Amino acid sequence: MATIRDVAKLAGVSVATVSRVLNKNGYVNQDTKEKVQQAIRMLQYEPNTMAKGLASRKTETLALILPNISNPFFAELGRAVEDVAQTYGYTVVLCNSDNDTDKEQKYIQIMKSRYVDGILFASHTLLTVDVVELNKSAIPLVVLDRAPLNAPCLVVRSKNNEGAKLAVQHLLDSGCTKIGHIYGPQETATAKERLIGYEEAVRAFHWYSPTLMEPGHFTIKGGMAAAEKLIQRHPDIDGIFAGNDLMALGVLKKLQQMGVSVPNQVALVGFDGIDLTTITEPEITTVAQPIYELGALSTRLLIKKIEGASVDNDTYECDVTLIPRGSTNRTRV
Amino acid sequence: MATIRDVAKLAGVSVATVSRVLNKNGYVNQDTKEKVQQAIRMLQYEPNTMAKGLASRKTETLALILPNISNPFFAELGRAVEDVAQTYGYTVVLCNSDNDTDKEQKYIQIMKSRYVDGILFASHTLLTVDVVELNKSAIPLVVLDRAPLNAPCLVVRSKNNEGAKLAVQHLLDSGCTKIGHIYGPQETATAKERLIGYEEAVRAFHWYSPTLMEPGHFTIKGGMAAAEKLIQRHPDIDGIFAGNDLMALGVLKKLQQMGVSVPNQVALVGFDGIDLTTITEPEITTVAQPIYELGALSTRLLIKKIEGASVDNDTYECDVTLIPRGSTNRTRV
DNA sequence: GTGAAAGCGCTAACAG
DNA sequence: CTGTTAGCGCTTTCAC
Repeated sequence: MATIRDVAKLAGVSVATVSRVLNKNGYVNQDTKEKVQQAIRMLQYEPNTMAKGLASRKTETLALILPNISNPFFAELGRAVEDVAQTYGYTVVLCNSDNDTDKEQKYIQIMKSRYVDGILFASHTLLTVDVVELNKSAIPLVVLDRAPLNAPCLVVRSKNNEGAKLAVQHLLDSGCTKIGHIYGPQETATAKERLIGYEEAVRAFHWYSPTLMEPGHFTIKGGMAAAEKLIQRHPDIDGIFAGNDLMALGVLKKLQQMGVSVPNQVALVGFDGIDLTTITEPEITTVAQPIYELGALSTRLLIKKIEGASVDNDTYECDVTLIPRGSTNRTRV
Repeated sequence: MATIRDVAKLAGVSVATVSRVLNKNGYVNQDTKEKVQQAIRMLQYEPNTMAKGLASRKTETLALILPNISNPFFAELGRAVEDVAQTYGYTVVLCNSDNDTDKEQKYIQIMKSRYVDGILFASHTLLTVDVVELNKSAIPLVVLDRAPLNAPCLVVRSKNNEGAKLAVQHLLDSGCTKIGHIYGPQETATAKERLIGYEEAVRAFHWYSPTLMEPGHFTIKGGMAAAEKLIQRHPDIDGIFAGNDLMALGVLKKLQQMGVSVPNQVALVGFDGIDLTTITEPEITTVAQPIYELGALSTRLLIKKIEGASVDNDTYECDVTLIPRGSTNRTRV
């Protein structure tokens, strides 16, 4: 592969000049510029990213740290991140943390030693210490889907509390008279906010009881188990709000296995808006986050930060929308 | 951040020695070694990957080119790749090609200029030209899920033809007397082989007809549309073999919408073994590929190749297994 | 406007 | 066994 020196020689200029036209900085005469570009084309010259990175301390690389790319929510997010990164000339490195603090720490370490230009953090267990540390090493960071921490950092998230209320309201509007909630791991801000939203929306009702809430671990299996418990404990439940779509999928399956008809006996709402909610029969009503947009926005903000635009460490809250579908479409009595 | 020189100074040795203990090559006295490691710890030294890459032309980075990480099959695969890569100290860069030749070419170009150590190709449209090109630039390559090309390269894939036959046989065993097939894009070797397997398995039957085959584009929507057409054309069909699970999901949904009972009126088998086949009611019988293993094996082979072990450009064929589930569990008459 | 030259941090001969 | 040193390919002052 040709080097910058080859180009310089062929164009009859110095490497500095070539570097200038490459990076479009500094003045360079129009004619020389064209000569250089000519040479670049002839040699099919491609700048060596390593060398460039070493000299400039920039790598045009983003790290995406998420729990598990197998989770469709994160897959969609990852897709968005890569799409946007790509258009800005960045490459993205994938890290599966399994929400394990140790793994996260290790990845952060590795990414630092690789001089990634920025980190997009969509894992749940990010430590405040790490944020502080990262801030100190001045490596741009965007945190996705986390509540504000004590440490200053840019956060992109959805209106979880509001979404939970939308879900409950929709169930009430569909004629439900006793609504249970299946919640995710309370270490995650997301799950917690949805739980709180639910509680705030229902606690005024006479039927409200803390036993209407059941943990489901944000997984399909967890949703199934929780649904079973909930129905056994409260056979008269006629509405379930699942804290995410994966659990909603599990709930639907379990109810069908138990011979409980959805939506007529029990109506169901999920949260997230992943595509899978449309593959079941009935399709599942869900509070949709703009998943792709979430990823795209975060990436754009991260790149802005990297490229020096002063971006405040704000929290960006994305709107959620309720998508009514079969799982709440009850034939009114 | 500390550099190798700082470490050398603190340990009272030369950078070469430090480099030696770092890379565990060349002889180095036990005592000096410990002194160096001591210094490394004290300084919290982390080697700079850029510098290392520039000097050694190795980046400990793998490129994973696949159609779309949002597809659960590829998400699972990606997860496996990253897991294995991680344990060997490699980092993986994600590329979504959308099966678009242009995008692939672009990615290959970018990955070359980034000096990735190897490329794992799981996209369908890889050109033979590219393989030749890549071979010429001596960058290790493993191709996943593609038929042998004319160009020599290492291929990892599943026994698609055999799997298709398993599927048909299972439908026959379940009492089906007329079996249709919904196939994927015929540019992809995978889809083609499954189609051929189906044909070979059924063409001897008196009921066989080419109109029993319908394209479904490997997507849920495609599966739905195909199922509808197939049932309209052959109302007496009592078994469907879908070329992948995504289409099977679509088929199931459409049949349920049409009021066709699965498995009793129509039995259904998919192909791939993605988790989603267990979230429906009934669960979908599928010919499972060892998806995770496929990814893991490819990655191991790629790394072997990178690290100089002579790996032949063989084709590795993974076994598939039929997982019988509700969608074929008919109450015999 | 353009060039010379000093690194960026590390590896890998080559001496010793 | 260990040190010296010349690069890897590019960026970036600092002169001219």
